[in-house]
Amino acid sequence: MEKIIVSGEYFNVADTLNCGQVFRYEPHKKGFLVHSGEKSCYAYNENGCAVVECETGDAEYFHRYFDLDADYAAYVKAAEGSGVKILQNAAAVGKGIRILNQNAEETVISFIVSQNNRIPRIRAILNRLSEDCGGKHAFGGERYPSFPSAETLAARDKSYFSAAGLGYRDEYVLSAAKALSSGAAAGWAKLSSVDLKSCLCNLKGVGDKVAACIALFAFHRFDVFPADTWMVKLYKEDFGGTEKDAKKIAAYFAGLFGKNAGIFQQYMFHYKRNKKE
DNA sequence: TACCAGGTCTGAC
DNA sequence: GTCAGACATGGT
Repeated sequence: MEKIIVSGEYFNVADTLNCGQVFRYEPHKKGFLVHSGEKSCYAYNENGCAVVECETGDAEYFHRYFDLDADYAAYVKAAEGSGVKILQNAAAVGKGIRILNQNAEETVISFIVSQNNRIPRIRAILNRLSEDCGGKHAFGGERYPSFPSAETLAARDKSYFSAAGLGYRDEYVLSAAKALSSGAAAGWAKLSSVDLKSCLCNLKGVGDKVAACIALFAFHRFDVFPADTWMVKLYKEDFGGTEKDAKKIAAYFAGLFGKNAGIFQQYMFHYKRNKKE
């Protein structure tokens, strides 16, 4: 086993996992077991530090996964200096949130499942797919389900996904799995954010919001702003906005926050969603 | 029961 | 280009 220990001031494991960017994790001892593709780690906060325990050889993967080279103090400082009250409050509360570098295929499938769905149900569906089709990998002497490859998912038929509880998204997931398994994602990492989102939107079932989530959570594009129901609500209630089209609301915030739009969105998503009315 | 969820697609205008 | 309605499912 390897152990990564960093300051916990700008790395709160629970907030990072609970802000809706990742679905396959579970409470464990002092923190959480986190599953990504065919790897797992155990992450927790203790004595002012954040600790990530992983299999020997996986430290580099999880170092990148949790974005441990980035300076999140600078993002919080930028939020504080934005002059936008709700963002300042959100960053103060959620300063320990980090944007993960997630597996691209898993993120594409996960956020197709996420559309018009609730987070607990998304988690249940993704866990079901992993247990059914994903094989197993070892961590800490135990075996855990891996996320299935696109090839594996593409070999199933639509009725399998219906039975797994995906509802009308069955054909979207199957179609995306087929596209990914035939190499659709090759070269995506080198594209501009605009072109990347455009390619993602070519997948059936991927629109502007899901494309923004994939660009942010799997390709680390901080210049995109996913405008989901919470951000539309925030736009109306806290910004007095009158625009109704979520795509235009996303463009508004992307223009307002520029290169920090994605991380600011996560601060506000976490804040708005957890705020007591 | 009716409404809603980290939305998208389709067809009508 | 804009808009309404449909779309599976399960929790409240």
